[in-house]
Amino acid sequence: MLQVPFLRENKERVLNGLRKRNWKEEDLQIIDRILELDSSRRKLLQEVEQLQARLKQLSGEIGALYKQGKREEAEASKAEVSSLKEQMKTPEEQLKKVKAELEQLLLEVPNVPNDLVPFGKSEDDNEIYKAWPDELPELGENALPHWELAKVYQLFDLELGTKLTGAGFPVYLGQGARLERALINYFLDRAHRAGYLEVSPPLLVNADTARATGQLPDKEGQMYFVERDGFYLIPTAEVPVTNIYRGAILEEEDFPIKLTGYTPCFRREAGSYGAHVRGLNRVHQFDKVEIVRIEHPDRSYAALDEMLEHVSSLLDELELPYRIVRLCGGDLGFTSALTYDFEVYSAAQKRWLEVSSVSNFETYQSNRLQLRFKDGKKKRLAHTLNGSALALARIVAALLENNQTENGIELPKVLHSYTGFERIEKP
RNA sequence: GGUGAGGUGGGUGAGUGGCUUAAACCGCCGGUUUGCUAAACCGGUGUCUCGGGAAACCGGGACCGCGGGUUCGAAUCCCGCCCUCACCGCCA
Repeated sequence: MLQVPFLRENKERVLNGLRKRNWKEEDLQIIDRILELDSSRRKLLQEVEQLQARLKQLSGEIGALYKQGKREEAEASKAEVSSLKEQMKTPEEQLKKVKAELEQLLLEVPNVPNDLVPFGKSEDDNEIYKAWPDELPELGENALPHWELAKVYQLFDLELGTKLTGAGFPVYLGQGARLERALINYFLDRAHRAGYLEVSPPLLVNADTARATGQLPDKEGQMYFVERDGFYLIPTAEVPVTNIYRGAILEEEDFPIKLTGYTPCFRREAGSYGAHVRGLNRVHQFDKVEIVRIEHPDRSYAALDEMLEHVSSLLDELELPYRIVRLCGGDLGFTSALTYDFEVYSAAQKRWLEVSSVSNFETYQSNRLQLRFKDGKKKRLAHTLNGSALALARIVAALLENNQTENGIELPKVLHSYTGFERIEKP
């Protein structure tokens, strides 16, 4: 959520940001409406508080008068109090209304994109930030997509998941399950070595938590909800992990804060269909190791670069062909100021699969989180960032497809000590 | 799920309607004293928000788990909710 004073002082910048996000000109009026509401909120607040101050003073006097036995004077003051209260009613109600509407509208304004964010409408307009250098890997004629490989090698079973739960809940089996576990451990170990503190958070969160990182109200339909207890299943570890610092007031020397966590992620993905969602390409439950950083505003973009380096090094070690794209205004997440996606090339499907998304939210999340640090005497909002390092299901898909041979599926060297086998063979 | 006890500032904790501008102690910051450290003593020490000011700061309001209510006046009384702890039940 943006701060009103920021909005007031940077109106043009905010408007241009919304234009970059392809907002229609008539929808930009929301900003003027917000500023209007805020100015009447301040006016009403002053009015109400002046009356309150007078009330407070009077009731103190009444107490004193009673003590002195001056009953009649006390009664007279009481009459004044009740007329003051009558006067307060209207502005109080207006204030309540204005505040509610203001709050509502503020939730509808997304983050201001960084200057680096390109203009564009959809993922087709994303800018290639780092391209795969050589020609893309080619597989032979009889190369199989990962969902076929899964059958041949008995690595995961989607029909079985449908029996247990429903579509999009894969059951990993045998070497597939071990590969899954190996990748999680490998990613966590690498994050640990890069200085991230490992946390293992709850998988269900309350509404306050979901709101603070911006999933509510924007992505309400995307999350599974446990009605009976009012809990949401997390769509990413970002939610519980970032919320660890909700309400915190940090010292400058606390930076950088680097956290990592493995969790399953649950996404309803309503409305998805077609060939692009076959196999592991898009599922309702997948495993992911997330990295989260809380940074000094001056250092957050350097931190973002470090995170890109970290994710790149993982993909290098996994020997997967990948590219990095900078999301355009139309594809940029609601809460993000700048996002880089990592896409791995799936040679059998001949398409790029998104496996990581690394973003700087600047103060957008920390405003809702009320996550601040002491800058001298003042308190300032910190910057929050996060990125997948990495999301499992699609990595598994790419590993299986790209490394298939006559004699089985060869695994990258870095995983051997984690899996306990170097090659997936027919059972 | 049942019963009981609780929820007060960074911490412990006092406070049953106005003398609370939330005591006291601890912690923290600054100072005095001091070879250093410590002790002792003195002063300061929350959050949010509105207004004024270049700023230091000054003034108003709110905040004692959350939301309502009673009252001229609520940390204190009443109602609802949430949470914590203890015991019982169930249980990996």
